[in-house]
Amino acid sequence: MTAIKESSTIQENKQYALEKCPVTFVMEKIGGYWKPIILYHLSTGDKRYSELKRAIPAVTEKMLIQHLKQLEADGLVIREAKPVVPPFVTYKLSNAGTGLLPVIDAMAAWAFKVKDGVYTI
Amino acid sequence: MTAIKESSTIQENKQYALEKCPVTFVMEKIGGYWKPIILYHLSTGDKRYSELKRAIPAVTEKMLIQHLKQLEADGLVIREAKPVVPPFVTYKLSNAGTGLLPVIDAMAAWAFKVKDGVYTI
DNA sequence: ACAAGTACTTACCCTAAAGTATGTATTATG
DNA sequence: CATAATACATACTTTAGGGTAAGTACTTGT
Repeated sequence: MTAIKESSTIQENKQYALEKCPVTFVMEKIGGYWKPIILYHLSTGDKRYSELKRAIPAVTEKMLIQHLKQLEADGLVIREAKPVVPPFVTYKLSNAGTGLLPVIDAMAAWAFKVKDGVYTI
Repeated sequence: MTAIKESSTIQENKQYALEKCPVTFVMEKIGGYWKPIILYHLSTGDKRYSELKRAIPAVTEKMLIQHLKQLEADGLVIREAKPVVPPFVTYKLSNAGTGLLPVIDAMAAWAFKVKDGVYTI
Protein backbone atom coordinates (compact mmCIF):
# COMPACT_ATOMS: atom_id res chain seq x y z
CA MET A 1 0.00 0.00 0.00
CA THR A 2 2.55 2.42 -1.36
CA ALA A 3 4.01 4.80 1.18
CA ILE A 4 3.18 8.47 0.74
CA LYS A 5 5.51 11.34 1.27
CA GLU A 6 3.86 13.34 3.99
CA SER A 7 4.91 16.67 2.58
CA SER A 8 4.35 17.10 -1.13
CA THR A 9 2.31 19.66 -3.00
CA ILE A 10 0.31 16.89 -4.53
CA GLN A 11 -0.81 15.73 -1.09
CA GLU A 12 -1.59 19.25 0.05
CA ASN A 13 -3.64 19.85 -3.05
CA LYS A 14 -5.45 16.57 -2.53
CA GLN A 15 -6.23 17.76 0.96
CA TYR A 16 -7.53 21.05 -0.40
CA ALA A 17 -9.64 19.33 -3.00
CA LEU A 18 -11.01 16.84 -0.47
CA GLU A 19 -12.20 19.57 1.82
CA LYS A 20 -13.50 21.86 -0.87
CA CYS A 21 -14.97 19.35 -3.23
CA PRO A 22 -17.36 16.53 -2.39
CA VAL A 23 -16.76 15.11 -5.85
CA THR A 24 -13.08 14.69 -5.14
CA PHE A 25 -14.06 13.02 -1.89
CA VAL A 26 -16.00 10.45 -3.88
CA MET A 27 -13.19 10.11 -6.39
CA GLU A 28 -10.82 9.24 -3.60
CA LYS A 29 -13.10 6.36 -2.71
CA ILE A 30 -13.95 4.95 -6.09
CA GLY A 31 -11.12 6.31 -8.26
CA GLY A 32 -8.59 4.03 -9.88
CA TYR A 33 -9.25 1.63 -12.68
CA TRP A 34 -10.50 -1.28 -10.65
CA LYS A 35 -12.57 0.02 -7.76
CA PRO A 36 -15.67 0.83 -9.79
CA ILE A 37 -15.43 -2.53 -11.50
CA ILE A 38 -15.12 -4.33 -8.18
CA LEU A 39 -18.06 -2.36 -6.84
CA TYR A 40 -20.07 -3.27 -9.90
CA HIS A 41 -19.37 -6.95 -9.45
CA LEU A 42 -20.34 -6.75 -5.79
CA SER A 43 -23.56 -4.92 -6.61
CA THR A 44 -25.13 -8.21 -7.67
CA GLY A 45 -24.43 -9.87 -4.34
CA ASP A 46 -21.52 -11.03 -2.23
CA LYS A 47 -18.62 -12.71 -3.90
CA ARG A 48 -15.68 -14.77 -2.80
CA TYR A 49 -12.22 -13.41 -3.43
CA SER A 50 -11.60 -16.07 -6.04
CA GLU A 51 -14.91 -15.32 -7.71
CA LEU A 52 -13.94 -11.69 -8.10
CA LYS A 53 -10.57 -12.75 -9.45
CA ARG A 54 -12.21 -14.89 -12.08
CA ALA A 55 -14.86 -12.29 -12.86
CA ILE A 56 -12.22 -9.65 -13.58
CA PRO A 57 -9.48 -11.56 -15.37
CA ALA A 58 -7.45 -8.50 -16.30
CA VAL A 59 -6.80 -7.42 -12.74
CA THR A 60 -3.69 -8.66 -10.96
CA GLU A 61 -3.99 -10.17 -7.52
CA LYS A 62 -2.00 -7.36 -6.03
CA MET A 63 -4.38 -4.73 -7.41
CA LEU A 64 -7.42 -6.78 -6.45
CA ILE A 65 -6.66 -7.14 -2.74
CA GLN A 66 -5.06 -3.74 -2.54
CA HIS A 67 -8.30 -2.17 -3.70
CA LEU A 68 -10.45 -4.53 -1.67
CA LYS A 69 -8.48 -3.54 1.42
CA GLN A 70 -8.91 0.13 0.61
CA LEU A 71 -12.61 -0.29 -0.02
CA GLU A 72 -12.86 -2.14 3.27
CA ALA A 73 -10.88 0.56 5.08
CA ASP A 74 -13.17 3.19 3.56
CA GLY A 75 -16.16 1.25 4.81
CA LEU A 76 -17.58 0.54 1.37
CA VAL A 77 -17.25 -3.21 1.47
CA ILE A 78 -17.38 -5.73 4.27
CA ARG A 79 -15.03 -8.68 4.44
CA GLU A 80 -16.20 -11.89 6.02
CA ALA A 81 -13.74 -14.71 6.61
CA LYS A 82 -14.69 -18.18 7.75
CA PRO A 83 -11.95 -19.79 9.83
CA VAL A 84 -11.65 -22.84 7.61
CA VAL A 85 -8.98 -24.17 5.39
CA PRO A 86 -8.76 -23.60 2.50
CA PRO A 87 -9.76 -20.01 3.37
CA PHE A 88 -13.28 -18.89 2.59
CA VAL A 89 -13.55 -15.11 2.33
CA THR A 90 -16.48 -13.19 0.97
CA TYR A 91 -16.85 -9.51 0.21
CA LYS A 92 -20.08 -7.58 0.12
CA LEU A 93 -21.21 -3.98 -0.09
CA SER A 94 -21.81 -2.07 3.13
CA ASN A 95 -24.66 0.39 3.47
CA ALA A 96 -22.36 3.17 2.38
CA GLY A 97 -21.20 1.07 -0.55
CA THR A 98 -24.76 0.38 -1.56
CA GLY A 99 -25.45 4.10 -1.26
CA LEU A 100 -22.92 4.65 -4.02
CA LEU A 101 -24.86 2.63 -6.55
CA PRO A 102 -27.03 5.59 -7.64
CA VAL A 103 -23.81 7.46 -8.42
CA ILE A 104 -22.55 4.54 -10.46
CA ASP A 105 -25.91 4.38 -12.22
CA ALA A 106 -25.88 8.11 -13.00
CA MET A 107 -22.43 7.72 -14.47
CA ALA A 108 -23.44 4.74 -16.55
CA ALA A 109 -26.52 6.60 -17.79
CA TRP A 110 -24.38 9.51 -18.94
CA ALA A 111 -21.83 7.21 -20.55
CA PHE A 112 -24.53 5.45 -22.53
CA LYS A 113 -26.04 8.75 -23.61
CA VAL A 114 -22.65 9.82 -24.91
CA LYS A 115 -22.18 6.52 -26.73
CA ASP A 116 -25.65 6.74 -28.21
CA GLY A 117 -24.82 10.16 -29.57
CA VAL A 118 -27.42 11.96 -27.50
CA TYR A 119 -24.97 14.78 -26.91
CA THR A 120 -23.32 15.53 -30.31
CA ILE A 121 -19.88 15.76 -28.72
CA MET B 1 -0.22 16.96 -22.75
CA THR B 2 2.15 14.15 -21.88
CA ALA B 3 2.89 11.69 -24.65
CA ILE B 4 1.68 8.15 -24.01
CA LYS B 5 3.58 4.97 -24.75
CA GLU B 6 1.28 3.08 -27.09
CA SER B 7 2.10 -0.32 -25.65
CA SER B 8 2.06 -0.69 -21.87
CA THR B 9 -0.07 -2.91 -19.69
CA ILE B 10 -1.49 0.10 -17.97
CA GLN B 11 -2.80 1.41 -21.29
CA GLU B 12 -4.20 -2.00 -22.27
CA ASN B 13 -5.96 -2.27 -18.95
CA LYS B 14 -7.33 1.24 -19.34
CA GLN B 15 -8.62 0.17 -22.74
CA TYR B 16 -10.23 -2.91 -21.23
CA ALA B 17 -11.82 -0.92 -18.46
CA LEU B 18 -13.03 1.78 -20.84
CA GLU B 19 -14.85 -0.72 -23.00
CA LYS B 20 -16.19 -2.84 -20.20
CA CYS B 21 -17.02 -0.17 -17.70
CA PRO B 22 -19.07 2.96 -18.28
CA VAL B 23 -17.93 4.26 -14.90
CA THR B 24 -14.32 4.17 -16.00
CA PHE B 25 -15.39 5.99 -19.14
CA VAL B 26 -16.76 8.78 -16.98
CA MET B 27 -13.68 8.72 -14.76
CA GLU B 28 -11.52 9.29 -17.80
CA LYS B 29 -13.47 12.47 -18.45
CA ILE B 30 -13.79 13.92 -14.98
CA GLY B 31 -11.01 12.14 -13.11
CA GLY B 32 -8.01 14.00 -11.75
CA TYR B 33 -8.02 16.43 -8.88
CA TRP B 34 -9.04 19.50 -10.77
CA LYS B 35 -11.56 18.58 -13.43
CA PRO B 36 -14.53 18.18 -11.10
CA ILE B 37 -13.68 21.44 -9.42
CA ILE B 38 -13.45 23.22 -12.75
CA LEU B 39 -16.75 21.70 -13.80
CA TYR B 40 -18.29 22.80 -10.54
CA HIS B 41 -17.16 26.37 -11.05
CA LEU B 42 -18.50 26.38 -14.58
CA SER B 43 -21.84 24.97 -13.44
CA THR B 44 -22.84 28.43 -12.21
CA GLY B 45 -22.25 30.06 -15.57
CA ASP B 46 -19.42 30.82 -17.97
CA LYS B 47 -16.17 32.08 -16.57
CA ARG B 48 -13.08 33.74 -17.96
CA TYR B 49 -9.80 31.91 -17.70
CA SER B 50 -8.56 34.40 -15.16
CA GLU B 51 -11.76 34.08 -13.16
CA LEU B 52 -11.27 30.34 -12.89
CA LYS B 53 -7.67 30.91 -11.89
CA ARG B 54 -8.73 33.22 -9.10
CA ALA B 55 -11.61 30.98 -8.07
CA ILE B 56 -9.30 27.98 -7.63
CA PRO B 57 -6.15 29.48 -6.14
CA ALA B 58 -4.47 26.14 -5.43
CA VAL B 59 -4.35 25.05 -9.05
CA THR B 60 -1.29 25.89 -11.12
CA GLU B 61 -1.73 27.49 -14.51
CA LYS B 62 -0.30 24.43 -16.20
CA MET B 63 -2.88 22.16 -14.60
CA LEU B 64 -5.67 24.62 -15.26
CA ILE B 65 -5.24 24.94 -19.01
CA GLN B 66 -4.18 21.34 -19.38
CA HIS B 67 -7.48 20.24 -17.90
CA LEU B 68 -9.46 22.91 -19.69
CA LYS B 69 -7.96 21.72 -22.97
CA GLN B 70 -8.82 18.12 -22.15
CA LEU B 71 -12.33 19.04 -21.13
CA GLU B 72 -12.67 20.95 -24.37
CA ALA B 73 -11.25 18.05 -26.39
CA ASP B 74 -13.73 15.74 -24.65
CA GLY B 75 -16.55 18.09 -25.59
CA LEU B 76 -17.50 18.91 -22.03
CA VAL B 77 -16.67 22.59 -22.13
CA ILE B 78 -16.73 25.16 -24.89
CA ARG B 79 -14.02 27.75 -25.27
CA GLU B 80 -14.89 31.14 -26.70
CA ALA B 81 -12.14 33.61 -27.51
CA LYS B 82 -12.72 37.20 -28.51
CA PRO B 83 -10.00 38.47 -30.85
CA VAL B 84 -9.07 41.39 -28.66
CA VAL B 85 -6.05 42.34 -26.71
CA PRO B 86 -5.59 41.64 -23.87
CA PRO B 87 -7.18 38.27 -24.68
CA PHE B 88 -10.72 37.59 -23.54
CA VAL B 89 -11.47 33.89 -23.28
CA THR B 90 -14.49 32.34 -21.63
CA TYR B 91 -15.27 28.73 -20.87
CA LYS B 92 -18.72 27.26 -20.46
CA LEU B 93 -20.32 23.84 -20.18
CA SER B 94 -21.47 22.11 -23.33
CA ASN B 95 -24.66 20.06 -23.41
CA ALA B 96 -22.66 16.97 -22.56
CA GLY B 97 -20.94 18.85 -19.77
CA THR B 98 -24.27 19.99 -18.41
CA GLY B 99 -25.47 16.40 -18.66
CA LEU B 100 -22.80 15.48 -16.13
CA LEU B 101 -24.21 17.71 -13.43
CA PRO B 102 -26.62 15.05 -12.15
CA VAL B 103 -23.62 12.77 -11.68
CA ILE B 104 -21.81 15.49 -9.78
CA ASP B 105 -24.92 16.08 -7.70
CA ALA B 106 -25.31 12.39 -6.91
CA MET B 107 -21.69 12.31 -5.80
CA ALA B 108 -22.09 15.39 -3.66
CA ALA B 109 -25.25 13.96 -2.12
CA TRP B 110 -23.43 10.78 -1.14
CA ALA B 111 -20.44 12.69 0.18
CA PHE B 112 -22.65 14.81 2.41
CA LYS B 113 -24.50 11.74 3.67
CA VAL B 114 -21.16 10.23 4.64
CA LYS B 115 -20.06 13.41 6.36
CA ASP B 116 -23.37 13.67 8.18
CA GLY B 117 -22.88 10.16 9.48
CA VAL B 118 -25.90 8.74 7.70
CA TYR B 119 -23.96 5.59 6.91
CA THR B 120 -22.09 4.68 10.12
CA ILE B 121 -18.90 3.92 8.22
C1' DA C 1 5.65 -37.01 -2.03
C1' DC C 2 3.87 -33.54 -4.62
C1' DA C 3 0.77 -30.67 -7.00
C1' DA C 4 -3.37 -27.81 -6.50
C1' DG C 5 -6.42 -24.55 -4.43
C1' DT C 6 -7.26 -20.75 -1.16
C1' DA C 7 -6.28 -15.89 0.16
C1' DC C 8 -3.12 -13.24 0.51
C1' DT C 9 2.05 -10.62 1.00
C1' DT C 10 6.28 -8.46 -0.39
C1' DA C 11 10.14 -6.54 -3.00
C1' DC C 12 11.21 -4.21 -6.95
C1' DC C 13 10.40 -1.57 -11.38
C1' DC C 14 8.11 1.55 -14.72
C1' DT C 15 5.08 5.10 -16.29
C1' DA C 16 1.69 8.69 -16.31
C1' DA C 17 0.11 12.36 -13.83
C1' DA C 18 1.15 16.27 -11.24
C1' DG C 19 4.27 20.13 -9.93
C1' DT C 20 8.13 23.95 -10.68
C1' DA C 21 9.79 27.47 -13.17
C1' DT C 22 10.24 30.26 -16.83
C1' DG C 23 9.04 32.22 -21.40
C1' DT C 24 5.73 34.14 -25.21
C1' DA C 25 2.76 37.91 -27.76
C1' DT C 26 0.20 41.96 -27.62
C1' DT C 27 -1.41 46.40 -26.07
C1' DA C 28 -2.30 49.98 -22.56
C1' DT C 29 -0.56 52.85 -19.05
C1' DG C 30 2.58 55.48 -16.12
C1' DC D 1 10.94 52.83 -21.61
C1' DA D 2 9.40 49.59 -18.51
C1' DT D 3 5.75 47.34 -16.27
C1' DA D 4 1.23 45.17 -15.96
C1' DA D 5 -2.39 42.28 -17.60
C1' DT D 6 -4.16 38.48 -20.42
C1' DA D 7 -4.06 33.58 -21.91
C1' DC D 8 -1.40 30.52 -22.61
C1' DA D 9 3.28 27.17 -23.76
C1' DT D 10 7.19 24.30 -22.67
C1' DA D 11 11.27 22.04 -20.58
C1' DC D 12 12.35 19.62 -16.64
C1' DT D 13 11.63 17.10 -12.13
C1' DT D 14 9.01 14.53 -8.69
C1' DT D 15 5.68 11.25 -6.96
C1' DA D 16 1.93 8.09 -6.67
C1' DG D 17 -0.14 4.55 -8.81
C1' DG D 18 0.01 0.52 -11.27
C1' DG D 19 2.51 -3.84 -12.93
C1' DT D 20 5.75 -8.16 -12.49
C1' DA D 21 7.15 -11.89 -10.23
C1' DA D 22 7.76 -14.60 -6.67
C1' DG D 23 6.74 -16.47 -1.99
C1' DT D 24 3.69 -17.88 2.31
C1' DA D 25 0.55 -21.19 5.10
C1' DC D 26 -2.40 -24.77 5.36
C1' DT D 27 -4.98 -28.79 3.78
C1' DT D 28 -7.00 -32.11 0.44
C1' DG D 29 -6.54 -35.18 -3.42
C1' DT D 30 -3.54 -38.60 -6.28
